[in-house]
Amino acid sequence: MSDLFHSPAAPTAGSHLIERLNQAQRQAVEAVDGPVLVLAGAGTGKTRVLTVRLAYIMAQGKAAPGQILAVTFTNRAAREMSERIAGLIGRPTEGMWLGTFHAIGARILRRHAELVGLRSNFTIIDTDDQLRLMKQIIEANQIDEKRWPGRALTSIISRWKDKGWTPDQVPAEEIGDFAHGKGVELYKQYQHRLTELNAADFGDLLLLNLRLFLEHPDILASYHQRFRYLLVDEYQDTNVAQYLWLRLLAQGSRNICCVGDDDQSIYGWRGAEVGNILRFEQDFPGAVVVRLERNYRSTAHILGAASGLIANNQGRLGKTLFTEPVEGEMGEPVKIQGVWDEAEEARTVGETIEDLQRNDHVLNEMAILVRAGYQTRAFEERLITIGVPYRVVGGLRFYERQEIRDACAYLRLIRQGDDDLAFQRIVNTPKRGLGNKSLQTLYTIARGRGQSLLTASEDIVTTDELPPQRRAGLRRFIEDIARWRAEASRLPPSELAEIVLDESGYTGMWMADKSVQAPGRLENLKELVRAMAEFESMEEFLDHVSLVMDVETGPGDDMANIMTLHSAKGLEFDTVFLPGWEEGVFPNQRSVEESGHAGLEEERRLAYVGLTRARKRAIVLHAANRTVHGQWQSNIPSRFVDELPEDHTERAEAAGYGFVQDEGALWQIAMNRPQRGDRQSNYHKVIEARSQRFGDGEEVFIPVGRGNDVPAIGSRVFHQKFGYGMVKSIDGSKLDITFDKAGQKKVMADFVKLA
DNA sequence: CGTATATATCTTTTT
DNA sequence: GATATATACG
Repeated sequence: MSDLFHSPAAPTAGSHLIERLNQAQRQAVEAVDGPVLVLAGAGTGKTRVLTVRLAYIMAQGKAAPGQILAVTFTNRAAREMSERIAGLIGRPTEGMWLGTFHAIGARILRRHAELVGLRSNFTIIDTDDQLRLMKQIIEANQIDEKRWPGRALTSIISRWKDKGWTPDQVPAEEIGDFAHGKGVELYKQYQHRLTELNAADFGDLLLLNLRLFLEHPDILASYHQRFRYLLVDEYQDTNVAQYLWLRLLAQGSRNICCVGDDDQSIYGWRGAEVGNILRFEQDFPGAVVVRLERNYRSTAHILGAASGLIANNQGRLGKTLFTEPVEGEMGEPVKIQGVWDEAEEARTVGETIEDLQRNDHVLNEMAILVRAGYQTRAFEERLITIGVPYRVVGGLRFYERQEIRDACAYLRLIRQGDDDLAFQRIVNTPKRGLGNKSLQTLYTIARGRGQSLLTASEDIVTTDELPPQRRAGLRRFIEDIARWRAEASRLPPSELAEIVLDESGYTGMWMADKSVQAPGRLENLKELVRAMAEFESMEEFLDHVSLVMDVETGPGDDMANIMTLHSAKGLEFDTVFLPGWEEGVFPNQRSVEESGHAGLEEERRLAYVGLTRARKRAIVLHAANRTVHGQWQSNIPSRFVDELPEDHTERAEAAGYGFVQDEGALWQIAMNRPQRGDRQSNYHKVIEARSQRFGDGEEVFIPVGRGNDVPAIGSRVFHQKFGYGMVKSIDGSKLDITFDKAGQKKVMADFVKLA
């Protein structure tokens, strides 16, 4: 094995690698030179092809690890690929450029930062900082932030960056009406500030790479020299900027292999262009196109259901996935189950999990895949109640937590005094008596002099521009920073962090905090210090924080998985639960509203991705009612439910839910299961109703109208602060209440309860 | 300045 | 229901 890379390229080298591949897979591996497009359906052994291909290239002596560039979309995919290649070649993948677009972009950018106006220790800012900066720019331009929210502009600019547009390149018709067409001007200012701050946002990592390559052909040429073989995973999810980046790099060797599946393109909202796949053959004439259609993952029923569903999409490249049925086994049909509300949905899933457990199925092989994050809660609560261990994959990630970001801001500021965003984040955390007013003053002075906040502060503490008390707080802060900076060079990152967290009073702040979350935050801070021990330099660590975001998951305890459909891509499980298949939830209402037909098709692809995660069992659920934003909402089953071919599905018997029928003042539940195709006529909108149990145990559902209860005029109510009172008049959701003790007050209906 | 209370807005999905 | 922002008060 050790002479793997140095042995002369015998024609048979690496043949052991491809022995167990099917014909199409083998073709994808053996087409080593020139452009290759692999259209890989779900479960067709894509990762296997990818990894074997790389191992094969090396085994043939075509390239050393350092001459291979392999790009993935997610860190998880990168990690997995790295591990599997290591397994194949029997050694770590050292030297190989393997990572996400952004991670590799950052790596390249650090080497040549000066050429695009940055220093090599530039900061990669997160969405928090991005927003903070944007708000300042909007304010500086005297634009009403209420009307033109910074968040909106941030995402507009991100989309522009996805397209590869610098401020000058945004086409006139795309400028939009943000702040009456000032969007581009604000974009320009935003970039200007980023340069001043020696910072780059996510989009810049690629955009600045493009600029670097275009303005400095010699540098591009050096990467042509370096990268002999390019490999791209999830090609259907690349945006234009990534596409341009790849095209530039591939100009050298033309040995580029892209793997993708148009049916699994689910990142259109983030600028992904399926068109990149369709365009491949034009961009790379003579490209070999290989289709992987033999599915090794799912049962015939699951595959049939998924194929039937995705067939409703127009504009596909068209693949027909097939399995070779094992002795005519179809497996279990996809189960479709209607439930009353999300609580019952969670209960149903919980029971099925327990059933499976009793039959020796492991939790690791079960996954609940939801459309949006807010859906996880009901399942978490239920699984806790019945004592089933679970993990939420994705969710709010470790490095996105407030305390972690604060801690990192300290470290950033120590490393780079120009980091105003970090400065602003923590200068008064914990409290140093520097409120809004002081910060405003400070900011104005600093900007006026063109200095960073920290530099300006050093001056300001010697003048009387701030009142003495504030000055003292600020002095303490900058002295702390200066001291830590002096220590930074001779301490390993984790020790420095420990000292900073302690001496700054940050840890103390959380220890004094009595809220329920405080202990967890302290725990996270400890975890942070522990995680830092793995890193040699602060540099390395902070890059990890901004680019990798998640923390290595611990050893594989047996736990059920809960995650969004998006984060499920690339994974597979024996059993997959697909709850929330209701119009409005899935397909997601906003998605359809904003992107129309294209949005709907992307939702359908998401459904397809969900189904094809399942090896043996898929259970689709839809609830008649659920709370969204704390308000009850009634939904009809998703059109996707109807699109599942009948001969691959089975309706589960469900108990205890049905329709609401008018019966005078009360609304009662009438038992009736929704029938296939009944969406419109039979399963019409269920009137919002709330379950209430009476003394004798009988449960009835009381309609509450759209939204929450609004107490009637004259009713007695209770308010947290004002106590008991009586409603005098109602104006929309505002109530005029005469309280027994506090007198007359205007209060939002949400703040009172019926007494 | 800091705190508490009132209101608004929010939920897509992620590097 | 949870969280960011605005306002009022101490």
